[in-house]
Amino acid sequence: MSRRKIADIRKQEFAVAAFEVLSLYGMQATTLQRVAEHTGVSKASVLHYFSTKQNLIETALRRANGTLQQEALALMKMGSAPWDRFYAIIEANFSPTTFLPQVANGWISMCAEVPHNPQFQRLQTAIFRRLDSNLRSALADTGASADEAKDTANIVSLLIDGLWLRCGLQIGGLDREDAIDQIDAVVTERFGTS
Amino acid sequence: MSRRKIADIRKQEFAVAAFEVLSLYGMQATTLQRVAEHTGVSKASVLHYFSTKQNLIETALRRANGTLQQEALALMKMGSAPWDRFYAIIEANFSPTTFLPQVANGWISMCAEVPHNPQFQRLQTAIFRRLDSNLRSALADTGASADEAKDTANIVSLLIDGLWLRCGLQIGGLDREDAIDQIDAVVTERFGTS
DNA sequence: CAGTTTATTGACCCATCGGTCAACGGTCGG
DNA sequence: CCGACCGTTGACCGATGGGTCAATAAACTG
Repeated sequence: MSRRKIADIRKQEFAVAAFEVLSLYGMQATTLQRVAEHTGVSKASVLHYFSTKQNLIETALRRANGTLQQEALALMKMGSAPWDRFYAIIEANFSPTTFLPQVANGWISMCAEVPHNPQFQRLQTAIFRRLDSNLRSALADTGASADEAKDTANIVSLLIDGLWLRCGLQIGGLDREDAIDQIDAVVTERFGTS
Repeated sequence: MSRRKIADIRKQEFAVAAFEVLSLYGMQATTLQRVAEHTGVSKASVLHYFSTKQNLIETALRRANGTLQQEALALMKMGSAPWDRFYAIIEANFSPTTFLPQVANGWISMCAEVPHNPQFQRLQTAIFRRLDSNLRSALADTGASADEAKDTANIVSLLIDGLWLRCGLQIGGLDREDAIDQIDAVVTERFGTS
């Protein structure tokens, strides 16, 4: 019982550490050695739980995305009014605990590798599809037509991507309030004052 | 006379090759060896002209951005009417010769390294500032107030970033027409039918 | 033609990468 | 008390990275 636990705990520790290292040092410098010493163990120990580096990083990204989705889900359940659900998605995508330059950089690093790594590609399209679908359904609930919902979701997700990129590059002292305001501006312009 | 020429020609060749390799294979796989064999010379030869790998890649990115700016400049000179100038900037940012998945990926790779490389950081902020300033002045010429120009330039450049990112990730069959249309939609919504 | 400079390269160096493996130490069931 | 198992690790391996260097080949100068 506690046997299996240890394996899971270690896996989780290493996955978290791997994402931190990725965010802090970038993909090139995310080495098994560094991840190991970031958690205070030996390189061989990391490889004992993750057969390969690919495996480790992929798990790390999946986990990071998982926590983000979980946060999004919690926020979405709170909102009842149609527009509340939409803005819950926006808020979730700029959560104070994740919308940080380092974290953003972890994701940018992943994006840079997407064309050269099918696993990353899959993960990336999954993330995109989920966001797009959430946005569309939330917009549809506000009474927008399917076309309106589609176009607006497209623009909003474009803005989200741009804002995350800018967060990672640390262009302008972007904080989550600013980010949300900018999206809000475009959306209210489209649907009138909400 | 031809002495200096050869050095310049080689430098240019290698810089172009380096950007191509970067775009095709990503930052990790952009190795001196690969750049060398991509131009049909030896690794040592590349290092003869660029003392270091950093130097090579930085020059490559600067060159790539230079050609893009040149293209933008040519397009902007054509436009005379206020809105023409604005749309010339947009067109230039989605030029058929540069708005391609591989090229986009080259830039994404750079963005991923920005936090770990001061040179890239400088280049990146220079690129951003230039685009922002161009957009603002073009918008100001259309009669928009300074605040309007600032906000709109911000949103437009956000959209541009998002669209380039999406181009690199190859999400949805994005081509330049679609990209321009999406920006146009937001802008006309903001300023009424142009 | 002789000599100096310039372009190019293969061989080499050292560091580090991802990954393997056998051994060590502790813990727990019998 | 003892053997089996599990987590952990240091030592090691082949490959490859960036970078150096001296030797060779080519081109220009007098």
